[in-house]
Amino acid sequence: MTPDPVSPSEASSKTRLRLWLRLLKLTSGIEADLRRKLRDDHDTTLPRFDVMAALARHPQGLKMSDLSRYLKVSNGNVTGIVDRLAEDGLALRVAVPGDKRANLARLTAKGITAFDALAGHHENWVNDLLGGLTADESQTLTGLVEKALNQTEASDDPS
Amino acid sequence: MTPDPVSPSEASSKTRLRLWLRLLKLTSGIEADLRRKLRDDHDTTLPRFDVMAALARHPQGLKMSDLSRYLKVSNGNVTGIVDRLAEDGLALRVAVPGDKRANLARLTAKGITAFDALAGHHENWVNDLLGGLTADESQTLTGLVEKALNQTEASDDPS
DNA sequence: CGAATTTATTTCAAGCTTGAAATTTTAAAC
DNA sequence: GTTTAAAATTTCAAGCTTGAAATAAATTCG
Repeated sequence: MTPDPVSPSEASSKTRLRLWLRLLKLTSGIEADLRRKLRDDHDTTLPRFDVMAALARHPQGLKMSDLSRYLKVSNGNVTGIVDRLAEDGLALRVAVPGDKRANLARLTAKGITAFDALAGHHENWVNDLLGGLTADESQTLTGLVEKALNQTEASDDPS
Repeated sequence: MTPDPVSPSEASSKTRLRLWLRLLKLTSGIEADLRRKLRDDHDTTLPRFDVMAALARHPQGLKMSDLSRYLKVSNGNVTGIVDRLAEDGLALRVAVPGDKRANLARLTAKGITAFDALAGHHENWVNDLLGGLTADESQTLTGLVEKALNQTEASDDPS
């Protein structure tokens, strides 16, 4: 039944696979919930929220390429999202003095106001969705997730 | 629906938000890695893999609507993915005797062979990506994730 | 200087995803 | 039995996402 046993220690491999499936179920479920709330309650999307959050942290603006690197999405992707935020008056592009190629993306005043409201709701939603864990459990979980992250980052991003 | 929690700036709220961001970073990173490997090494995608995995578990076939419910994606979504798997000869639709509306989606022999190979690689990839954790840590982590899952399932699945 | 390379961004095609509308078939109600 | 409602799919428009190709500007260097 199982495919060729080219795998390492069978038992821990299954344990890790099971862990992966649970992690995926948890984060996918929470993400779906956040998307639904952003859509139904605030007529926006998670990618837009992510871009606004990045720009809110960088009031001086971010070059399109920096935004792309920061969010770990493609250049073409941020082009489209910033376009749509700009259509709604939430963001804009500012020319960079010394470099005619580059643009800074920045939130407008309207964008800042909109994001501040969203951010508060977002924190409450997450707090609710993870409310089944005590503070201790949250910290233990965070620690283990960070340990797992160190490993993947080491193998995955040797920059 | 639970009413709005009016205690946003608790410390535990920030702790949970931090946990959420770490969880998202971990799963997004692993998912991106899996997508890349599926694409570069096997010329396929994660949604296709997910559909094939579901069909592999149900050799008798799954109605399109059951597949949609099982994977928690929209009906229209599975229509497109099964269409493309069928174009490649990996899946097919079978008429349901008593009901002219319904179809069973099923893997072809070629689809079963292809999935068996993918599944082995998939398990090894996940094992590698989570390799920074000991078996004990994996189990602790799984347990905490399951506890968090119980909570979210309770609140967002009012079936 | 001028050619070649690198950097910043946009455009594009293809696939994924959703919710809503449209189709077709089945079941229920009167 | 005919109308009505429910169920199973597909179609569609809009947005997200990617990698690759195209543009354009800046930098390197022979």
